[in-house]
Amino acid sequence: MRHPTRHADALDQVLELVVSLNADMEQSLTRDGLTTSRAHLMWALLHRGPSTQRALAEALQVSARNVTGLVDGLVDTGFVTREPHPDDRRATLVTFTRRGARVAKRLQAGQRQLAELLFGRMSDRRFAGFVAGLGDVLTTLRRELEADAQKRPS
Amino acid sequence: MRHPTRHADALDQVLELVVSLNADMEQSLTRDGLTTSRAHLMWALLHRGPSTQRALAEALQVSARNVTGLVDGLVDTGFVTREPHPDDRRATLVTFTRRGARVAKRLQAGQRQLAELLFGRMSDRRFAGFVAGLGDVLTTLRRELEADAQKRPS
DNA sequence: TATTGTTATACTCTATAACTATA
DNA sequence: TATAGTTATAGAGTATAACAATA
Repeated sequence: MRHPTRHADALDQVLELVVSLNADMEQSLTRDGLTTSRAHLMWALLHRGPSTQRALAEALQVSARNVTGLVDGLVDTGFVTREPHPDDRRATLVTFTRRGARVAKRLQAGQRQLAELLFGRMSDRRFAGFVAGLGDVLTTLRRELEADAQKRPS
Repeated sequence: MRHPTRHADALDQVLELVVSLNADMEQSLTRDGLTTSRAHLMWALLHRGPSTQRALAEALQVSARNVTGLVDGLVDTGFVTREPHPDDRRATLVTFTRRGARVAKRLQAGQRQLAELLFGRMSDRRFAGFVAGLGDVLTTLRRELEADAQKRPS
C-alpha cells in the first residue's frame, strides 16, 4: 500500500471511463432506435443465430419474463420476429428481420470503429502497457467475483 | 490500423471490466440496502453536504422529478431526511441521518479498498503503464463525447 | 412431471408537463 | 415572473409467482 492515493485516483479514472463509455454507446444505440438491454439481446442473437427465449434468458442472465418484454419491444420496433420452433411447439425462435440483421452488423462495425478510435493512435508500447495492466485488473476482479459467488451461492 | 483484432480484443476486455466492476459494486451496494442511483445521490451528498434537490438534480444530471423519487426512497429506508431550508421555504435540504452518514463513509472506504484490491499488488511499472494508457483512452473519449455534444446541442 | 413462454403484480429509474407554494 | 418541488402520467428494465400449452 505504497501509493494509496494514486491507486484511488486510478480507480476514479476507470470509473470515469465506465461512465463515458456507457454514455457514448448509449448515444449511438439511441440513434439506431435501441436501448442498452435490447442491444445486448441483439448482440447475443448475432452470435448465436435464431434462439429460443429460454436460451436468450440464460445468455443474458436475466429472467424469462424479462426476455418476453425485451423481445416484445424488438418485435414492435421491427428488429426481430418470433418464429415457430420446428421441433417444439412450446418454444419460439427469435429471429432477425432484414433490418434487424443490418443494424446488428452495424453495431458490430461500430464496435470495431470504437476500438480503432480508442487505441488506433496509441504507440505500440503504450498499448502493450495498457493491455498488460488491464489483464491484471481483470484477473483480480474475476477472482474476487468468483470468491464472492462462493460465499453466497445463488 | 496495424492490429485491428488486438484493438477489438482490448475493447472486449475493457467492456468485460465495465460489466464486472458494475456487478461487484452493485453486489456490495445491495448488501447496504442501496441501489446504484441512490448510491450516486449519497455520494453527491457526501461531497457537498446538505443540499437542495435542485442542486442534486444538477450534480447527478437527472430531472428534478427523478430526484424526488430517489430522495423518497432514501427517506423510506432511513438514509436521509428532508430538512427545511433556513432561507427559502420552497426548498428542502436533503441531509444524512446518522445511519446514512455511516453508510456513506463505508462506501468511501469500500472504494479505497477496491482500489487497493485492483492495483495494490501490481508492480510500479505495470501500474504506470496501465495509468498512462488509461489516460490516453480517456482523453480520446472525452474529446469524442464533446465533439458529439457539439453536433447535437441539447 | 418438467419445461416454455405468458399473464399478473410490483418495484426502480427515467422523462415531460401541469401545478402549488414561495421568491 | 421565475424557481423548488410535487402530482400526474408514461415507458423501460427488472423480478417472482401462478398458469397454459406442450413435452
